[in-house]
Formats: sequence, C-alpha cells, structure tokens
Amino acid sequence: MSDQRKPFPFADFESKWQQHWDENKTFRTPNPGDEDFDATKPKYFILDMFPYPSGAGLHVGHPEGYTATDILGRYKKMNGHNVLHPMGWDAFGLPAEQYAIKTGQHPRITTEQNVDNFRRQLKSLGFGYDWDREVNTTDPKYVRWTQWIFIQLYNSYFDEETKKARPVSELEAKGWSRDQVDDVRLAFIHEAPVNWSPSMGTVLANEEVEEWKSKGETVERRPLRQWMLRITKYADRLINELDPLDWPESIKLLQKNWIGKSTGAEVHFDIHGHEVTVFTTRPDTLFGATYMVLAPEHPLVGEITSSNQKETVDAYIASCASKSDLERGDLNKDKSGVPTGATATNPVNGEKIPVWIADYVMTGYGTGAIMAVPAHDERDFEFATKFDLPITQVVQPKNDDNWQGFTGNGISINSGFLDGMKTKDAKKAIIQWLRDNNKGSFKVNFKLRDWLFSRQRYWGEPFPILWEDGNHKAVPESELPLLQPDMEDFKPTGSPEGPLAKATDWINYSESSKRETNTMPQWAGSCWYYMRYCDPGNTERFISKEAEEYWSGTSNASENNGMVDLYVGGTEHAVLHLLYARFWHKVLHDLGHVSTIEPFQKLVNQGLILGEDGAKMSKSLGNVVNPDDVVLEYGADALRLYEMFMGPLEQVKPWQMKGVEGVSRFLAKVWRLAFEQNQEGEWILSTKLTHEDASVDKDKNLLKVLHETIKKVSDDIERLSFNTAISQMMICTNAFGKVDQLPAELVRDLLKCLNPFAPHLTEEINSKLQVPDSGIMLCDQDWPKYNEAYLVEDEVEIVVQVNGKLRGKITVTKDATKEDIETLAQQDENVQQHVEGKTIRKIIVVPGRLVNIVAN
RNA sequence: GCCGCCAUGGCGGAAUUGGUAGACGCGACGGAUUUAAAAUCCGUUGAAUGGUAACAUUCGUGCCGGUUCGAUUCCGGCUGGCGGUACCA
Repeated sequence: MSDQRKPFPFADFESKWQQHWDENKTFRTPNPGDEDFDATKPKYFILDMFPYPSGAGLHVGHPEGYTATDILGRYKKMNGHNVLHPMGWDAFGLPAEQYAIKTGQHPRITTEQNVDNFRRQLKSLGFGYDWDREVNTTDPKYVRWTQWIFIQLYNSYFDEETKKARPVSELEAKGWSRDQVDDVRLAFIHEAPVNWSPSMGTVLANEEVEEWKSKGETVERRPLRQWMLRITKYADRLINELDPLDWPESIKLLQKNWIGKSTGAEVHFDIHGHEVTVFTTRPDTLFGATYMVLAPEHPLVGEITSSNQKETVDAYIASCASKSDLERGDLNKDKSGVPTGATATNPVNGEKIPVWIADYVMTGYGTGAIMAVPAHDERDFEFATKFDLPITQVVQPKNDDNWQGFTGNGISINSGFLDGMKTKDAKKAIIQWLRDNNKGSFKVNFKLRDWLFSRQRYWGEPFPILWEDGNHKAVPESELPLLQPDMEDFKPTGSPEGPLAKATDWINYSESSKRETNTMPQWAGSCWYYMRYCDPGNTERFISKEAEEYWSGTSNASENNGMVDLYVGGTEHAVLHLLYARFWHKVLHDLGHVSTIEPFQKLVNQGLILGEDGAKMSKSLGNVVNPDDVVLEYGADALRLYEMFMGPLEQVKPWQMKGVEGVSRFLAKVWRLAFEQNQEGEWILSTKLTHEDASVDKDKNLLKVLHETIKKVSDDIERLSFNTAISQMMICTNAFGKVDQLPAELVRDLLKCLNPFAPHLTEEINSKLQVPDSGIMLCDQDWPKYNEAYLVEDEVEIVVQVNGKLRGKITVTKDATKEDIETLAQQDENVQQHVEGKTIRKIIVVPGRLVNIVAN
C-alpha cells in the first residue's frame, strides 16, 4: 500500500506525537517531594511484567498486556489519579550469556543493543511510560541495591514465634556462636544434591530444569555447596497471605499446590538402635504399617544394611544414581526396590517389619523414609503386591468399598486403642499417644524446597560475600555495587566455581580473604524492580520511606494491601517469579523497609496470542507476527486497538490479519468524522462539522449514543473489558457517520473515550478540531462524564413471552404501570393466538424488560 | 492419574444480577459509485419449514438430566480441547 492509499495518514502523525510526548515528558509522574507533586491526587500504581530484552525483539504478546495497562493508566490519569506506569529491563540472565559465548561479544554490549531495540519498539507503540523511571537490572546503580537486599537476607533469621524475619545481630547479642547463627540465616550455604548442567556449566533451580532440558541442555544431580534462601520458613505465610489478594483463584491455587502443605505426623521407628523418622499424613494407619521404605540416598542405608544384602543394595543404589529424573519418574512407573535385610520396630505395637529401599521414596521430601501401609496407600499397595509383602487392613470404608488400597476416611479396625474411631479422631488420638510416649509428634510438611540461589555464571550479580578461613561474611555496604571484573574470557569453566574464579586479581580481596565466585540467578533483579520504579534515582536507599509509603498507599489504607494496584503479565510467571517476589517483599516488610505485606494487590494474566493457524507462534512454524511490520502497514493505533479487540484480555486467542484491517477501517472512519479530502487529495476539516452554532439543535439520538458510549467505555475500562468498549465506540462512530450535521464537541468527547486506546489518532484530530480546548492534549483533559438525562428513553420496548417463548413486542411509556403492561401484552394479536383456549395462570412482569404469560 | 480452565454462526467474539441468544468486527453474497479497479457507502447473512411479501412456526449456546414462569448463565453426570503438576507418603 502506497502512502496515498493509506486510509488515514498515520505515518505522518504517529511519530510526531511520540516525539512530542517524549520531549515534553507528558507522562512524567511526580514523586513526593517534587515541585509539581500534588498530594491530594490518589495514586494508581500499574505494573507490567518487564521484558527480558532478547535479540529477537518484541513479539505481539508484549503489546497485549502493555496496551491494556496503557489504556488503564491513561484513563486513570484523565480521572485525576497520579499514575505510576513505568517500564524497565530484566537484562541479566542465561540467554544473553549463552549468546555472548557464541559470538564472543561482551554480554553488556549485546544487552545494551537489545535494550535500545526494545525501547525503540515500545516507543513506536506510543505507550505513556514515564521513561525517567526506566530501570535496568544490570545497571550498577541497580545491582547495588539487589546486593544490598541480599545482605539483608544474609543478616536475618526467621523468628518462629512472631513468624517474621529479624536481624541476626539479635542472636549474636544473646551470645550465639558463629556456627549457630550461620545455621539460621535466611541466606545460607548448604551442601546438597543439586541440578548441575554440564553443558551450561551451572547449577539450576528445580523449577528451571525442565525449561533448559527442553532446549537441549543436559542436567544431572550432583552434590555441591551452594547459596540457598530459606523461603520454606515463609511457606505458611505465602499460603495464608494470598487470601486478601485480588488474584485469579486459579493462580492462587497454583501457588498453594506448589507450596504443597500437608499435615500429619512424624513417627520414630527403631532400626537396630538407629532412630529413623518417617513422615505420614495418615498416622491413624500406623497399625497397618507392614514394612518400611528408605530412599536409596537415605544416609542410614549403609549402616543398617545386613552383610548378606550389601551387594544387592549397593547395586540398586548405583542403578538409581545412573538413572535420570525422567527414567526414574515419567518413563518408569513400575515399582522397584530391594530389601536391606534390616528390620524396624513399629513403635505402637512392637511389631518387627522389614526395611526396604526403593526409588519411589524421594530423598527431598519429608524425611526420605516412609512407613508403608499397603492396605491404604496406592503406591504401597502396588509395591507390596509386586514383592509379596503382607497387607493388613486397618481402615473400614463407610460404604462397602473394597478396602484393598482404600485411601479415604473410615473407621479404624485392627488398631488396638484406635478401634472404632473415625479417621479424624484416630489421627488425633495416635498423635497424642506418640507425643506421650516420645515416639513422634504432629508435623506439617511442605513440597516447597529452599531456593537454590547461586549460579556459576558471569552475567549475574556477584554475591557480596567474602571468604576468610572457611568462613563467610558480607562485603561492607559501602563497597556496593560489587561488579563483575571486565574479563576477556567469561566462558563457563565447567567447574562449580564458575567463570569468576578465573579473575584472579578480582577474587583476592585481601591477604586473608577471597571473594565468592558465584553469581545470583536472573530472579534476583526481578524480585524487587517494582519498588525501584518508585524512586529510581535514589543513591541513599533502595527506595525512600516517603516514596515507599506514598506508592504503597499505606497513608490511607492498611498494610494488608499489596503495593502495586494492578500487575499484568503472562501465566508463565504464576509460580516462580510471583512467589519469589512475594518472599522478598515479606522479608523487607518484616525488617521494616516496606509497609505492606504483599507486593501485588491485583493480578491479571493476559492470554497467549496464537498464530493465524491457531498454533503457538514459533519460528519453525513460520507463523510469527512481528509488531514492527504491523505498525508499518497499519500504524501503532491499529495494532493497539486490534490486540484489545481480539477478545477478552485473559483469553487465549488466535491472530487474524483481517481483524487488523477491520480496526484500521474503524480508525479511518473516526478520521473521516473530522476530515474529508479536497480535490487535491488533501485532508481538510469536514464540512459536516458544526461549531457552537446555536441554530443547530444537537441531535437527541447522537447525544444518547455518545453518552451510552461514555458510560460503557468507562465501565468497561474499569473491568478491563476492552473488546466490548471498542465495539461500543464503533457503534457510536457509525451513528456519527450517518448524519449530515455533526457538532464538533460531540466528536471531541468520543475522541476522549478513544484516546487511551488510539492516542495518536485522537490527539491529531483533537488538535485540529477547532473546539475550545483543541490546544490542550486530550490526555491532559478530564475524562468525560455521562449525563443520565440523555440515556433515559420516553418509551421502552418490552418483550412478551407466553410460557417463556417470545411471542410479541410492545412499546410502553417509561411510566407505564404493571397493570398497563399486562393489559397491553394480552392485546397483542400473536400473543392472543398463543393464549387462546388456555387458562392464564400467572403473569410475570420484569419492569422495562419483559412480560411472561404462563398459561395452559 | 490428580488439580484448574474452556466449549456460542463459516471465523474472532457479545449477552455485566437467571429475562429478546448471536452485539461489534471479519468473511461471504447482492447493490450504489467508477471507463475499470481500489477505497467508500447501502442492504442481506444461525439452520430448517411455510408465505409473492410483511411475517410466522420449529430447532439451536459440546452431550444427557435437574431446578425455574423463564437457563449460554445455577446444580448433577458425561464428552472433547487447553494449561499446570506428577510415585509429595
């Protein structure tokens, strides 16, 4: 399409307005303390999930969420809010480094180029971000505070009584030893089996393993010394404090399942003088425990294995170790295991039961050991059947269900003093017994593991930690940020020390102390970026108290509210990012640095945009849509509008280029409400427009449709229902297009409604409309108010049903009585035909809507 | 396997509190304008039957059943698709 052919000259004015907004800092948000800060304005904090600036540039999924928040932000601004709607870059991370290794270019350079490209692309879409607040997680001024927060974690412990983080200095004051303190820090060193990727030369979090495996990287289990964050201490609060949040229930559930709380008991068994503890959610079935299983990696396996079983056991452990997680889990549901030759004593009845090892018991969950109750557990049942182990029924199902493998609640039998009790009561009774006899206790277990926080990479925040005689301590805060040294060779070493170990000058901090060579994972920077937006230039603190309180809204609300009013992003972060960020926020809250207990009050997940073929967009399928191309062909406003018109924000929906044409046609119609082409093909103000001309009565129908539109668009924006808002504006535009005389102020009010959606087009028209406020940008004007008087109709159409089926329509005045309506309805010819020969039993009148005559 | 979400014309979708199913857009068809096309404008468009027509009737929101004067909407049971998770004791 040549420029002549474009239905409206978007290419001319879109870049013009973008430049204008940029130069005038139109969307700058004043902070407390700024000259133009107005404390009387309510705050509104809208957050987009900031992008990882990949080399591929923006894809159409990004502008989906970003347009939605931009519309809401512009709407709130026009409604008198002080809107914080910033953007930044999650720029550390493995992809940048992998790319750097391939090309030999320093990741800082490629990251910078990618950021520039992303910024250019976002600006070309006309988003109203306050670019003065841009943050970049790799910026030394930002890294400084990420490391500072790490030190806060390092210097804190979790106080079990108050369920809050406290400074470890309190423990030191009480005389705790260095080792005791190190054992309770929220950031701690731990030697544990971890996911080591030989191909990438780094350790990965459990949560990341599958993602990288699917990209072809190798991952294996290996015991290593790593930095961990004690997120498990917050497990209960991370579940309970979800409640007041305005999040999709499905996401809350996802997080709850991930944390995986289960309540039960710990029971101590004796194996030849060794105490082995198991965790069970069904302590009431203790009498039915007919054997015990230890995970192959359980530390006691070596000691308890009898000499004649040693060979078998060793061989089994070796075979488990060589199996990948996939072979052990997904591919092999068949139970395997071997007896150790040892016997355990069931504490409740003194019975001797065999001890096995089997890989269906995991080392990382519970105690890595179970009591097997084959009668009432599917897995134990399968195992016992396969290896011919005894099965004892101890629960009687309430109905006549088969008790073999019955896992539900019932009545205890064959269980001594528990006999006859309901499962719920039996649990209580046995726990009490275990307590009294020192054989166990009530216990809560979580699936959530502590967060493996170290990586062996170059492109991440170095740990602000020094090592001295095998002990660690924090780098003085005055020395932050601690940046990676400039290195020629930042390739992974393949050893768990990571590439920083090669920077020999850098490592040696002093005669006696060396630097930690691990770096933090990408999550670190994204855990707190929303806070930095509130006070991005602060060199004294990560956020000033004043800015924190203002943007948290705690001056007029409670600490139970989340800081961010609305957070929009994809579901892929439903668990990890959102859980990690909540954890950090809570720690900072406990330590008195932030006033709310949660970061994000309302969360909305945008739905994935699929390719035109209904499949997920991917290079290999060739169905990827590049936003740059769409902007070039149809303009930024059309792209924005289309992405909002496709369907509900949260829904998965396929791209349709024809749909872009449709909204582009709509925008052209709006353009032609104000302009027409003269003989030379130039756009001149439409001759249909009337200006403050008292001789022309404003068309009542136009006022009605306009005010309906104002009402609907306002409501729809509030509930993020952008597709229906747009369809209403289409209806209004179609109505405006039909008349010969169109008052310019009515067009201006429609433009105000459309402005958050299509800011370039509407500002351009408004600036030339020759209405009183044409000189003021729409985004600086007030949102229009609808007038109820224009909406009410003198006459209403009412539907008449007979037995629930539509049989006629009547028109009544708005003050018609119920009786009038009933009479009128019965007079309708078609209605009479359907009532004929029947007795009217009942007439239901829904005022203003329908009449239903029930007859038989 | 378990948990969650979804299902409406040829297509994307609308129906906000149980009250006219299919708004709005796309596509298709017919027409106006044009030398012609593009663009634009007007009209028709869930299916079937009857009628020259206005219109009327029946069916219709994945399937089966229930509650209700009335169900796309609420309840129970299925089927299909998508997402998460997986031997979690």
